[in-house]
Amino acid sequence: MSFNLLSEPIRKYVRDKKWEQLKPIQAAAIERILTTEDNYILASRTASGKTEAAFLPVLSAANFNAPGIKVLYISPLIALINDQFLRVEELCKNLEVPVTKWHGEANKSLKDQLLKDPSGVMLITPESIEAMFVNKPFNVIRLFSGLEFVVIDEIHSFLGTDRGIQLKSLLSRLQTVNRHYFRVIGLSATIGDYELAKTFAGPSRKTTVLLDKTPKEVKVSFRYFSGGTDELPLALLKNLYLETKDNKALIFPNSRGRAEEVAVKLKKISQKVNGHPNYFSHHSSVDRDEREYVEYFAKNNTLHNFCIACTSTLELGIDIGTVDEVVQIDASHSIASLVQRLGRSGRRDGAASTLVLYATGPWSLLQSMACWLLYREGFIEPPAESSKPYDLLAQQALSIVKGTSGIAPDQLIAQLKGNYAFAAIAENEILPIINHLIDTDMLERLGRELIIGVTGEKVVNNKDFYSAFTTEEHFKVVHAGNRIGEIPYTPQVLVDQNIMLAAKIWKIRDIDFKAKKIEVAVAKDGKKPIFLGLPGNVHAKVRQKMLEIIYTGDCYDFLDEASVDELKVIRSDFRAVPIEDPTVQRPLIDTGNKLQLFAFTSTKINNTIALLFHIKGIPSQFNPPTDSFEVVLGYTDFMAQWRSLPETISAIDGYLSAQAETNPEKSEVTKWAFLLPLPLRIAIAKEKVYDIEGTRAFLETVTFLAAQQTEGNQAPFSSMDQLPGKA
DNA sequence: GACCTGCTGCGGTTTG
Repeated sequence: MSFNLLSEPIRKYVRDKKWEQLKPIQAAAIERILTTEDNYILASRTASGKTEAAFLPVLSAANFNAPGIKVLYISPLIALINDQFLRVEELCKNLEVPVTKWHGEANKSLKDQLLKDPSGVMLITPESIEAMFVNKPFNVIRLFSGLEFVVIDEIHSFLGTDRGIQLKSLLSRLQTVNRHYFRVIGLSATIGDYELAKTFAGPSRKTTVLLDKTPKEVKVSFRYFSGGTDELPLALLKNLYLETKDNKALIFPNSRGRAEEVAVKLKKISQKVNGHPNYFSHHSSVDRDEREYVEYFAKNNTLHNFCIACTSTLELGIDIGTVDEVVQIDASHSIASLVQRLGRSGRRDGAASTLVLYATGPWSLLQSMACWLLYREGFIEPPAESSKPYDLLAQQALSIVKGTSGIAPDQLIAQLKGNYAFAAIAENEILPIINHLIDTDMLERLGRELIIGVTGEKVVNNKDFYSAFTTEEHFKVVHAGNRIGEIPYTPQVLVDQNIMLAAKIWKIRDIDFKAKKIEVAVAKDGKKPIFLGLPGNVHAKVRQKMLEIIYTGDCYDFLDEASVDELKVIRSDFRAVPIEDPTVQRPLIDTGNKLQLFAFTSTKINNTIALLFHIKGIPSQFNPPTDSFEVVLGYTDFMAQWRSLPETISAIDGYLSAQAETNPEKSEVTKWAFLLPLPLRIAIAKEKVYDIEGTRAFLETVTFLAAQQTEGNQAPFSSMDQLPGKA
């Protein structure tokens, strides 16, 4: 019995809670954590009791009588730390163990107090760990040298990201100041690649994944409303209103601007028919107080229905209570994201999740269906992690040097080499990076040691040094002294223009460029705000599934009549090309004066093919919504060029170098790439934007099957010419 | 045709 393995104060906590039984992930975690010395990844759905699964055994096992912090909880969000603080404090109530929040907004005097007599449990962000290594390395040793457990919450949010590599490096550095090796417990949602999650725990112990596969019933339905390019179709909004009016609903429309449009327009419909007034928008540009109010409303009222149009701000584990249904408008950019959103619905035990997917165009319908079918097959995109994160190694080199008052070069290199975040980078690759940092005055030789250079001081003494990501600059939006939120400065921002923000409409009264502030008044009609963003990366498997849906002829019971009709149109459009094997064949339409190639592959491979066309001087244009290339060449000419495309791959490095020489900022695709010598900057860009090996494999295996567009089939692809967003 | 995340130290001023 796992319960009997717990320490007495923790058993008392469980008894006081009057739980009927421990949840499966909790029983498994208690059993394994308390009877082995391994690291664990605990993977299960939102609200399945993961926090307790980690903390019940960890708090039982840690020796809080010894000095120093014993349990370090790391979270990607301050809001999650504040949430979890209350739960962890309650878990600790029978233990007389202090629990301390340590992040940029946490109480400074409580932090100072803890430094006098460090003990218990600490909740922290990766950036705050970085800041402590940089500014107060003696505090790192004082607080963490007796650490026994590290719990990483929402570990999936770090996978495949630069922030994740930084966290891994910080964990590796923490292990080296530790007297023993601490154990790592990672908490994760269901993800596509557990091997990558395991690397976060490091090589010092075996890491095991405990996966709760309890199935969840999902009621899913697709609805199709052919849409204009700018605003959502009115018929869709009316349908959406009726769908959500008697529920607690979350709507994910993929962008902040569209979230505003949905919130404002549904609220207007509701006002007209005397429905409930609880329509909100929730995304990073809505003021924090307003967002917290929305979260509080969702969590604390059981009587009233509500509807929140939101972005990924409501994907992570902040507890907003029970939601009856989740609505996705047009395809999500990944299956992983769809899974997270789905997890928000039907959170009460046993309750089914309800998911409604709207599509406003044929390609969006296909992509949404592809995501759903792949999810049901058990596929989630594996996150793509940098194989050789030279840029973060450079940033961490500065962090290490800053934390010392001088360090010998070979010692610095040994520390970086021993860091498991950079295991893939060879020792002889590190020296050129250090030399480049010296050449650019980021580092400086002082006798036999290295210190931060004059230019480097500006970098490490900036508060921006502690994070792995960049943020755009926004103008604050203020109404009569109240902060509404913030928007980027775009041509839309003009006096007397009306905009939507925080589910309300505002007229711009005054723009203060110096203070970056926009003063607004209440208005009745307006446009959704424009946000500047780059398109997301779609996985090759999703695109291939879209092609399979076209060519299999399968029927799906989750489609409404309009979706079925639209699918028929798409299928008939492609009938001219007799694809038999969608894994290796792709359609090509020859209109006589140009070719249209449907690649049905990942965003990165498309980027690479476009680059190869450009290098070879093939006149072509890529149409993102249809995932197709238009090539102005005759069929025979093109096929000759296509066959020689693999040979052009070797020219990519030279081309990108030449481009970077003339346009250096173009090669800085990540925050810290600017610290690197040019060839390494290009190596980073090649991984983030392109997929060289994937393209090589694509070119080797895929053949285009041509169809001639003649008098008789002029009509095909007519539906594709009126896509939303097509330039 | 995208989304999200975090933040030291120091000097100065204000307030109890």
